[in-house]
Amino acid sequence: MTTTRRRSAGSPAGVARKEVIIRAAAKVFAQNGFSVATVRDVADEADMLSGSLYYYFDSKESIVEQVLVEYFDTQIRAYEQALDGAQDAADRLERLVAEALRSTVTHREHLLILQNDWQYVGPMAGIVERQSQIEKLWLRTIQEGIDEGALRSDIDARMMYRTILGAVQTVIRWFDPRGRVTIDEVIAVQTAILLDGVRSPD
Amino acid sequence: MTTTRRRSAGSPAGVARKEVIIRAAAKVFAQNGFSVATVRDVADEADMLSGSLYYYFDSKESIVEQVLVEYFDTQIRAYEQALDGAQDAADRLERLVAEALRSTVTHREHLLILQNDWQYVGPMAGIVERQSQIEKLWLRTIQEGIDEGALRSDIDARMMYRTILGAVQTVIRWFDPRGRVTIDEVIAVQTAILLDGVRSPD
DNA sequence: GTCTATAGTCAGATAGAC
DNA sequence: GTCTATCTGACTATAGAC
Repeated sequence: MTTTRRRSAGSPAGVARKEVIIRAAAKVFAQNGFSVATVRDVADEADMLSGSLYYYFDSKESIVEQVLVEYFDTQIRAYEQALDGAQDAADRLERLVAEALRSTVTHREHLLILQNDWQYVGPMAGIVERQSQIEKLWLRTIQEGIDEGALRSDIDARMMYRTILGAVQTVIRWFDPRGRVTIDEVIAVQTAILLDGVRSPD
Repeated sequence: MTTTRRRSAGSPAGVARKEVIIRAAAKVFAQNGFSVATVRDVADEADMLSGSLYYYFDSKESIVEQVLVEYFDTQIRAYEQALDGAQDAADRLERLVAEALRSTVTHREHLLILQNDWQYVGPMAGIVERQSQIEKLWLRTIQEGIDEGALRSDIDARMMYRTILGAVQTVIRWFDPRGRVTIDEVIAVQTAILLDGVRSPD
């Protein structure tokens, strides 16, 4: 019985091992920042030595890219699911806001990396592409809301998108998952302020 | 005639030189990020050699702290001036939002450092203190608005503050001072959305 | 696959000449 | 005050044993 066989019978052991590294990297990069965290820190967290990481990844950069690409692919599905079964455009926008806020808890580490190290990870090919996919999904929803008359027509859809997302994304900088305020309370507050702010005056 | 005398007759030459370094550091740290930028980069930008910086500063950390403390002291005065002569609490809040947005143009570099490298600069003594001073100023204004009945009373002042500031602060990530959209247009859009969102329903 | 060992580079900071 | 020169340590990445 080899070490390989013991780790996982059905699937190749390398795949599972790669996942362990990716999870370790998410934690370490989120905690210390991408440029300050070292590949040794990641290796420690994954219970291996730094040299061994290079069997799975070409570079430190390729590790963080994999970490974030995996997150984006999950998040895009979450957004699409949130839109399914919504009544009207205003309802769809509210669901996007709620989902974005929930992700600050469920994917805290990935969002911290994205925000803190945007300068380094933003230009990576796999990220540019997925980021724009998410932006399109929001813009489509907002534009439909404007066209339907549910959202105010005096403000550009992209400006609305940026204002809303700015408010939502920075929640991660102060929200404490173990604090007294729950994420559902934050969702209630922010949807109240932001949706009231962009709704069409009747 | 010594080099010292030539630089400035009345005031000590060292003071002016220190300002040159601080300006160079603001530019370099904003451009590359604090952890990636090197003291050699700062020295290059200030037209000196890296060793010479240590005549004026104890460490790389102390340079960035000075850079930001200087900014905060300017910004606190700007906020107080913005509040002067305002009619009511809603007007005062609108002026704070406008001033915060204007600062993303006038103090772009400092705000980029604060946001990108908050993990490293946030805990510094001189910054914690001034940051909380600014927060108090916002919270006081918002609470007065709630008490006067101008702002909605179903939402906590601190939650309002955080939602508004989140939207405002992230403008720096997409706003291009040389682009087609002016900062006054951004002010118009954001005050419209955010003030409408927090105003009391009549 | 994971290890040991190390090459190669560059960082922050200091000492002492001028 | 600013320079030259350098120390010490830490980093990413690689080579080759096992």
